[in-house]
Amino acid sequence: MAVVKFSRQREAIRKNLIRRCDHPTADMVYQDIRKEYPNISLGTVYRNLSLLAELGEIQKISTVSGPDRFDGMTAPHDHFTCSQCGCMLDFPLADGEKQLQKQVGKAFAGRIDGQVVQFFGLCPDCLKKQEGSHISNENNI
Amino acid sequence: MAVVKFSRQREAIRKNLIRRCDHPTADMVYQDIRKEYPNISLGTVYRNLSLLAELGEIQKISTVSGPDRFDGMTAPHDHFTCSQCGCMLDFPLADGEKQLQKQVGKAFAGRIDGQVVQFFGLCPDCLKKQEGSHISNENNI
DNA sequence: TATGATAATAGTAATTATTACTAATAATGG
DNA sequence: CCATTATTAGTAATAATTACTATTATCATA
Repeated sequence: MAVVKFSRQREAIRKNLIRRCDHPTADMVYQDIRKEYPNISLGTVYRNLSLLAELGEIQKISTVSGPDRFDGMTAPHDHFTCSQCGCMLDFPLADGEKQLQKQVGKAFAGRIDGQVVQFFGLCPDCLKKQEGSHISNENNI
Repeated sequence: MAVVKFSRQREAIRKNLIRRCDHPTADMVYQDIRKEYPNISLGTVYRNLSLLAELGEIQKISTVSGPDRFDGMTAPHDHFTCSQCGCMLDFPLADGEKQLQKQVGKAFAGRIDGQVVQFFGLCPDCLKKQEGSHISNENNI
């Protein structure tokens, strides 16, 4: 609606998000930006993350549990969340994923504008740790 | 972990969720159950919805905005959320959706336990209303 | 059918995540 | 430089959810 004026804070937030690939929460971005702008307000971070997401410059990701996360990569891709450590990883778009929306829409009287695909399980690190602990358990009994 | 003992409240919550198909929030379930159990606590509703979801008897659905929603149907299916009115609808599993997980997992060193596919757009009702308002606009200019 | 162990509850308080409000500041076009 | 308007910091408020605790309900066993 209203004109969007430049602000250093927003620019710092945008760059921070593009730089990192850990899909941070609003608070994580806040903690990081504070190093450069000690007086920045958490509200400012929230407001700009929302605005940037609306403008399509970043992506907002809602999770099954815990706060929303944000992603500086706007190219279509999926996300994987580790049930153990909670980390979030990028996944390339699966084959045939784009057709899902079109296919499902055929028998639907409404309009489909988009889709979200999320995976969950154990990340490589947590899987390794778990396998390790199993082995040592067998040895220790 | 601990033994799960029967409780009327939990049973009422479970039945309430199976009966309805509007994917209610915890508070919606609470308001409904209160008619039968006027003293039930919102905390009890939250606790039991979480427990039932852990037990696999219901499904917890996180949304891009707004509170979590719950679904009494446990058979695999997807969800559609209307960006206009916020209603949530069930979608049958799309063809080839089951393979997504397997396919994506091939190039992944971790373990994939599950996936969630969500669609969004305009529900049939809201689409109809919008189309209607466009037409009347053209006539009224 | 009593009893004892323990899970579940109601009621309330606390926490977490997010949004709203406001006076002061910064950006931008003329 | 000035006027207009968006943005900010700081703070308060709200919404969603979880934690705590004394009391009550469930249930296996005597």
